[in-house]
Formats: sequence, C-alpha cells, structure tokens
Amino acid sequence: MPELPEVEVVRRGLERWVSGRTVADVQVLHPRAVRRHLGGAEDFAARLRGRRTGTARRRGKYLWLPFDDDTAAESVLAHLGMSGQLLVQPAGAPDEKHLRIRVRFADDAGTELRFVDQRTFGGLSLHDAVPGDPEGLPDAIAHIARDPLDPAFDEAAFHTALRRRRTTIKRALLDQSLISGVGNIYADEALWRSRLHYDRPTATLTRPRSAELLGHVREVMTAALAVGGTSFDSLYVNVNGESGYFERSLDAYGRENEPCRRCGTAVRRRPWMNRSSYFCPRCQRPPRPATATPPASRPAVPPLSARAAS
DNA sequence: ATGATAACCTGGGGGC
DNA sequence: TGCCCCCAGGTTATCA
Repeated sequence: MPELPEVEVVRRGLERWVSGRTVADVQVLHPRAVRRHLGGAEDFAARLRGRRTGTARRRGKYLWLPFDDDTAAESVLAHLGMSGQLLVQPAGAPDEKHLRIRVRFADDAGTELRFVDQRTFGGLSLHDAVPGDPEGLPDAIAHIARDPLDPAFDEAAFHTALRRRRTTIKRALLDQSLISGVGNIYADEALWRSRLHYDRPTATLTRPRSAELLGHVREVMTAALAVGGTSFDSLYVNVNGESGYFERSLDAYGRENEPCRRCGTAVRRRPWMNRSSYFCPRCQRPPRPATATPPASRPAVPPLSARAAS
C-alpha cells in the first residue's frame, strides 16, 4: 500500500526531522525487521552508532539514508513493505504495539526514529553503494528501475522494454525492474485513466498508447503526493503519524459496485494474482481472448462461445 | 533466460 | 462470544 507517493511523503519527513543527526543508540525489537541485513541485529545496531545521517533519498518504494561521514558509500536502506511506518516520536511516547526498531540520537531534539510494522514485510538494512553512483544507490537495489518521477527515467527504454515483454500490462506496471514505485492502487488508477484493461498484452500497446499510460502514472502519483498520499486507515501515515487524503480521489481502486466517474457503469473487482483488480467494464474493455488457432485460419468473427468467456 | 506462482506475515471483518 | 476463513499485498524464492 505504501507506493511511491506515500514513500516520498516519508522521505520528506526524514529529510526534515532526521537528516544531519548523529545516532546514539539502536534497539532492534524484532529480528525480522533487519532480516535483509546479513550481519544480523547486533551488527546493524553497532554499525549505526555514532554515524551522522545525510540527505534521505528514494527510488520507487525504497528509501535510503546515507551517512555524511566519508566512510560513506554506505547507507541505511528502508522498505515499508505493506504496513511499515517510519515515525519521528517524542522519546517519552509509549511504544507502539508493533514497534520493531528504535533509533535514538545524540542531541537534545527530544525525538527518536521508530520503525513500526504490523505485518513485518518491511525492514531496515545496511548496504554499500554501487561504486561511483552519485546518489549512493545501495547495491541491494541496483536491480530496481528508476521511477516515473525520476528526471533520469528513460522513457524510450521503457517503451522498448514494454513492447519486448510477453506479459500483460498490469504485471508489467508492477514489475519493479521495469518501472518502480507502482503498486496495486496506482496501477489500477493509471489503467482506468488510460481506459486500458489490466489483462491487455504489453505487445499490443502502440508507442503513443504507452506514452499516454506513463503520463497517467505520473499524473496520478503527482496528484496523490500533493495531498499527502493515500491512506485507508491508520497504517499508512507520514513521519508525524498523519494520513494523506488521496483515498477520496480514487477512481477505480476499492470502488467495487460504485459508479464509474466517467460513464456511470458499476466498477468491478476481479481476483488477480492473489489480490484484486478494479476496473470499469465499459471504459476498460477486456482484450480479445487468446486463440490457439493460427491467425491465417482464424474466422473473422470469433465464435460466440469465445466472446462469452469474457 | 523468461514469465508465472507460492510463501512470507498479522489483524480486521464477515459468516455462522 | 468465539471460531474459522478470507482479505489486504511487495518482494523473493522457486518452479515450469
């Protein structure tokens, strides 16, 4: 659920409240929260103590906090998973039920950084930077593609890669090695805006069509970011524990049986890859079902049985 | 190699 | 009241 806009909201909070502070102490309260740190919890805590943080960065749904000392080329990598929160809390505030990691600082600001995560899909870890990378990109996420709000996002390469894939459009949007930062919510929203069905084969997209889709991905993420992201409940909050307001602006996601804001047709929910896809059956027509018959001998009009299947 | 799927995890909510 | 099952879903390991 935390997708690019929500993670960017958190990054800005870290930049304001955490960057430039020196770590005094780290408590790992749940080992799973540092499972991506190969050295283990003790090593994670020991290597953070005494370090001063630099500017928080983000790629897609990943955040990292470099250290501003020169032993740099190392940073704390964070992923929120489905329910992770990074909170800046008064040091005396009661522990959250799902508090996993606490970071205390060596200053008198009175606040500490907390990683809270109910479902424990998220976590923190320490990684070296990709050698020579100007932003200090952690090597653990070198396979993550640039996100659509990154000025260096290569639009031409995206179109080429999309056309080369032998898959369907929503799968491709969720593939973080192709384009990062898009999750189930913004994928459905961008597809609705583009009038594209989630099962449309990527190979059938013309370049103008995929350019339009990319434009809608950017638009919906920018709009969400402007109002602090999407929150359905208290699980998704900024570093001060506040929720965003984009939920009320969603056009497709979570709107099963509600009227499409374009044509009034009831929005449908379909099971899809162990989750759900929301779409308007009128605006987003399903692709023609695949046929085993070679194109040359396929009848001009598909049999009724094939069309009824959709 | 590529693409598709299961597993990881917890709590809220609905049905009975 | 309580029990069971389903649902939310990003990422990775594993399978075909």
